[in-house]
Amino acid sequence: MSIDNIISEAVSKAVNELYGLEIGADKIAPQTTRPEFEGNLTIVVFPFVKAARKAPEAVSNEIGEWLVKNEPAVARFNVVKGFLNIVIEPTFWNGVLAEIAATPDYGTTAATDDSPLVMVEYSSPNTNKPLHLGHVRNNLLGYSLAEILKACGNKVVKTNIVNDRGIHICKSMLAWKKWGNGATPESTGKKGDHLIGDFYVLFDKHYKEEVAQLMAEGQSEEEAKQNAPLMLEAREMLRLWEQKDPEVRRLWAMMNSWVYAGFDETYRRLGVDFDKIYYESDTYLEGKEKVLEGLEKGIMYRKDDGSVWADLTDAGLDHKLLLRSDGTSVYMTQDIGTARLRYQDFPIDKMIYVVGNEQNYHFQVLSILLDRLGFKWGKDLVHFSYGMVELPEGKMKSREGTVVDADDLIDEMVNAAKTVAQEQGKAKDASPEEADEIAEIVGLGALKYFLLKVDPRKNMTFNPKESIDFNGNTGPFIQYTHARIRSILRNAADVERVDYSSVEPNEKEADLIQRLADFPEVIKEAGKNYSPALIANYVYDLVKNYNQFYHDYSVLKETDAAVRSLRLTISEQVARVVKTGMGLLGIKVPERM
RNA sequence: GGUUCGGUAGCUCAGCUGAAUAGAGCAGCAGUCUUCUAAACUGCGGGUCGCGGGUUUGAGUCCCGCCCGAAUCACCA
Repeated sequence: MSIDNIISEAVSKAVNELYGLEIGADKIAPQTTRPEFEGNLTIVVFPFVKAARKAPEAVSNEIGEWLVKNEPAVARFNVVKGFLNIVIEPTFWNGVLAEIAATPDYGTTAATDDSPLVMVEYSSPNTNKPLHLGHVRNNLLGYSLAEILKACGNKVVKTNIVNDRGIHICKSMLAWKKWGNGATPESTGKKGDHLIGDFYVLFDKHYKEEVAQLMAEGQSEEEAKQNAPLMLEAREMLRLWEQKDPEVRRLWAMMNSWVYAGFDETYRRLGVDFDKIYYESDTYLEGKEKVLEGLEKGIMYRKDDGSVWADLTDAGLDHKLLLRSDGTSVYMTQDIGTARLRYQDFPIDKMIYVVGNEQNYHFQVLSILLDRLGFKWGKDLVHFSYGMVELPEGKMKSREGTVVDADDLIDEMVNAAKTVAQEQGKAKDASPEEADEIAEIVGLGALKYFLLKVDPRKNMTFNPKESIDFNGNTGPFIQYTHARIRSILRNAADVERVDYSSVEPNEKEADLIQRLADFPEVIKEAGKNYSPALIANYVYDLVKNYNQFYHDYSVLKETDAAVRSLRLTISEQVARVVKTGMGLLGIKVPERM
């Protein structure tokens, strides 16, 4: 039982005996005592004051005295107004620490056969351009969320729906056909996704010229956009694609395979992966059946022109189109179809979509529709909605080339990590290969932590001119602390470990043990709130406190063998929790740096 | 206009289900390396928690109204 629970139950018993109050231990949440007061845990006694018919100070004192007399874990207490600060018996912490050290996979809960199956959809790229910083945020959030949910004892399936068809793909294909001269990733030395992205931009450039030309000839902007020859050609290509024209399909398959090779490289570098990948070209015809089924059941209705709609006005929303008058599907229909396929493939209990907040409305509608169509997880589907990454000038626009490219950014971060390491003469004894590996870990750690430490809902600004920091509340700071601890532990390989159970931990040591003890609860909270940021902040806090401890006390130079063993164990467990916590964020921690 | 989400230090952000004098980092200034890795540690300055009401012993946190910003409300995806 955790120390929080011990105190909660004791206080619950105390107020019952003292004042006849029936308050469940679960209603009493001790908080960590503020550093300026003596104590480990604090009980706010105001809620009991009325029933006790006494002043807050008196109530605090009475409960405090009761605890000292009846609860062995409580050493002493002090009272500030209605705040009862409890000092835990110092040696009690040793038992807490020993228990942590003896727990395999501390903090995480393994899934069982009965665990719910959660599917997390993330990444979901278009195959007409390379990944940019916004995708990176998505990928990291999705991966981290999946890891956190696993750590909370869920079965998790990570999935990706690749948007591999549509007019935007045809644009790249057309541009390649017209101006590509047979360029391939091999012939140009470009990564496949970048090569395709360049043709997408090229299409847009020529298209804009055509539109301008037509407008100069007197057409309205609307007309010009519709009538531009390139657009007509792209549409024709899409039509041929849908008819499964062999030549178009061959080109499409070839160009997509280049893109996938490029994506795979970026995914690998980011350290994200998927259990099951769906392709929109396989799923885009799905869903129609389900909609027609809904039509029969009266969940949808048909207009005179043949289009099919859902009336969502009773849910405070609008009417939503599901099948065009020509019978073809829209985005929403596809998502219903994908949901159906997924449910055939996996007995999903919960579905989480990691998709940007610009699609909040879409998922509101999807949830209602899936529910009405009988998906048991439809109503409670989670749209893990995250904010945009913006530049100081505003939104990133891929067509205008104002995007922060994922691969470029990763390279920059890794190079910066290398430069810093060289300048500061770090890891001098490391081989060049090891130095590269460390730079990769640190550079990516900086990037990932930067993106994950903030509340996902918030839009964030990324200034390419100010590189991501390596000092302060950053990934490298945390990684550095881990490396330092590992260094101590390497040096301590021959140090004899002795029983430390009767040592009285000093304030800093007790504080660290208390923080370590919070870890499982933090993981649960992060899972409940879908918040990697909670883990990030916890780990930062832990590490910050460890560094203070490291500065004030020596582990290896401590002459008392028992105290030394205690400090070694604390250090070991801090390193372990840091590694686990950062692992939940998809961030590696190096042995040295 | 409807819906959803944001507004906390110069900048980037924490602040969980209400609780003590609102916390970090960056930037600025001043200190600490013959001592387990200084990507660290210590100190200083910096705030009308968007505004106004309300509930409460107690509100950055809950409720109402308003202001500002973002997204969205397509026979696009």
